[in-house]
Amino acid sequence: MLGSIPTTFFFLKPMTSLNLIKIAKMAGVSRSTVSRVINDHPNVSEGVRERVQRIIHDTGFQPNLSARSLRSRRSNIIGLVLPQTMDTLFSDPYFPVLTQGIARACNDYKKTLALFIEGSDKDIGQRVTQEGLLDGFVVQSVKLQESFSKKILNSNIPFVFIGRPDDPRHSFIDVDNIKGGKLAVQHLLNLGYQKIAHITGDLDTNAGKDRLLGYQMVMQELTPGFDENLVCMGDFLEESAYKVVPSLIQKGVDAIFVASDQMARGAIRGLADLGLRVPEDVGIIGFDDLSPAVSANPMLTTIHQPVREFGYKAVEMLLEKLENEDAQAQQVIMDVELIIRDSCGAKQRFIEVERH
Amino acid sequence: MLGSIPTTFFFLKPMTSLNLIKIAKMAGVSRSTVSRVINDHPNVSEGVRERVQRIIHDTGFQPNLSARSLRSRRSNIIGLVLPQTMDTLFSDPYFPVLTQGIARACNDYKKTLALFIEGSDKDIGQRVTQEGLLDGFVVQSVKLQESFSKKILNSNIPFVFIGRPDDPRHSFIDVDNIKGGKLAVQHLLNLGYQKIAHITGDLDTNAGKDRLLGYQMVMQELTPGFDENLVCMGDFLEESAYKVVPSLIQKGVDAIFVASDQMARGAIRGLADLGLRVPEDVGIIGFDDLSPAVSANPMLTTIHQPVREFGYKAVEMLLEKLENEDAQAQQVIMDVELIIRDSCGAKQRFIEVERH
DNA sequence: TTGTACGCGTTATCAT
DNA sequence: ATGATAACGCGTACAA
Repeated sequence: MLGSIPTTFFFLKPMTSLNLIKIAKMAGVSRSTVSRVINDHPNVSEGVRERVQRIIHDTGFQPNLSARSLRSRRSNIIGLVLPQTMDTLFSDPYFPVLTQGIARACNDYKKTLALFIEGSDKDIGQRVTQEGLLDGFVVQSVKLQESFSKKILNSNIPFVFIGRPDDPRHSFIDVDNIKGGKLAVQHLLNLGYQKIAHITGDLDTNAGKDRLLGYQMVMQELTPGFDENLVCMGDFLEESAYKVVPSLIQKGVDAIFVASDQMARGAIRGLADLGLRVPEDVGIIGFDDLSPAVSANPMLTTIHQPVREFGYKAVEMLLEKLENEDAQAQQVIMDVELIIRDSCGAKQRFIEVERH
Repeated sequence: MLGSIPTTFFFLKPMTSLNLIKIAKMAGVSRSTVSRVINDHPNVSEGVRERVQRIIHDTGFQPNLSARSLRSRRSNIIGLVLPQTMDTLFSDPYFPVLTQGIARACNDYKKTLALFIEGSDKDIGQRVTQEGLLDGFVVQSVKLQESFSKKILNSNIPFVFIGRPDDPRHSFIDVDNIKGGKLAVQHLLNLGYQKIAHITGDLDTNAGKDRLLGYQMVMQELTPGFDENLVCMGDFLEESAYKVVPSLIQKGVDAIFVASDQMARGAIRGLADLGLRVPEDVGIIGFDDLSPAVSANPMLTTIHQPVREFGYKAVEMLLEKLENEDAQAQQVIMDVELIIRDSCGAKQRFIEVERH
């Protein structure tokens, strides 16, 4: 019975997969000529070029990428490695925006973006350095696993860090976190706050360390008898800030520089639980300026970092490296900016500031 | 002068890229045998297998993926297509979580995930259907571009929709949005609210339509003289809800079912601007239950949809399709759940409900 | 300007 | 169980 299946069956799966040879035959030229047309080589006569292009267009032919990358040793795929634990990864709006910038650059430069998220399996280093898969990759440089670092350093596939890595000889792009910390504290001091606390980011990251450093530098310089107890540990996530608020209030702080907008929201929630309002009772400045975290109630004053832009730039750095593999490692530091909204109380305190 | 470049130059680029032949020579066997070992073919004697595996391990050899997929016609890369405009994409926590579920499945099944975000360039359909790049892809089915739909339907590369597409003959996975809408409204009615409004999602999407439908069904059945004017248009994003709050308050509503948590936050902010508190003055229920949107102040009562899980499941459906290309299209609807927190006022109104 | 021929590294078929 | 050999589709040096 099965044997009675009509032969029209074969028409269902066309399996017509086109290739250079078929196009060449249709155009009455050789395979090489078609290849040259596709790759925009100069030495093709105008008539032939047009004829071939017409056929390619009409048939919808697209060259096989596997074959192409096997031969040319270029896959035109670049990787994005996010080596953080999956649970915290996407509750932080930083990563989506970063990914967006990177994806946009890949679109613009006609690259395919492969996404690697370190999960339960530890062989992400294997996958990323696997031959013939990626031309290079961009890697978020927080909490890199030892085995992963070793793997990528031993391979000769180019990569660019996002965020300053521990070994600063590698190419990386980052924002000026120290300046960001300074800007925040200076603004609070300008507004007349007396006792300014800091809830840190994850101090295993350079971003967390540097934001703290900026805070400390300004506090030590401008506030006599600066008390290190005004610093509380956080981890960039909301809950960590929520928890430490009561202890800070007990110390009598009137403003807090919080190392991420997520945590700023946690802090505001913690203050609300204590019946305290922002900015009337306590002034708050966050860090990141990423939607939707800033549109809390009240709107957050924060330090803007151009995440989307440096995701884009990271790809460009990588592509440069691919063009010229012997180029020097490149380090780029992007600027940050104070964005004044409601949570710092600038509007209420403006007149007071004017007096100085 | 150039001719005087020392020949040691050649040593700089080791170009030692291993391949089957080199491994074969080291092991004293043929290329085929090495290939068999790598692919776990049964017909290899134990001694040879161990010897070859040892060399592979010691050298760190990994087969070239381009060559492999050229020959086997399997790239082991699957695509994720997010065909929304880039600006709104990542301000919605839905997409990061979805991506996370998909990435996890790709890890588990040893697939590489390629991310395609529809940007300014319109040739995403070209890229996705390009031969030899993807084995298949998963596509978020909101607002598909005409040209894109045509492209993927004409190609014979398998795909699975996330969210019910307009043509329900395709494989897709979705949640029961109608039930979600019903659950929300029923809960508000149970709590004794009298005038329940709805701020819709983007009504160009089936999710937006279905949540509205669930609302309408319950309201028409259980509230006599249901007023269609209680429905306001939104687009899933915060700002759209923020704007319509005043008009709803004028109509005297005492509760709002909002079609996304993002919008729920916008609504709460809008109410705060009018001096109204949630849930004391107005009860709110959202939809999504995605961190961090739910940890607003107050914590959101909302409809939970298992976004991470259905991202994962979508990949599994795609992989099944790859195994068995002639299989029937598959449609999967996942369940939703009411999560009671603070914004609906259940705690305050509990006793009142008990009386009934 | 165009065509011929070889090789990229792998898997699969066919011998042995 | 193992090895020789033929594809897979493409790019390019070289020849014409």
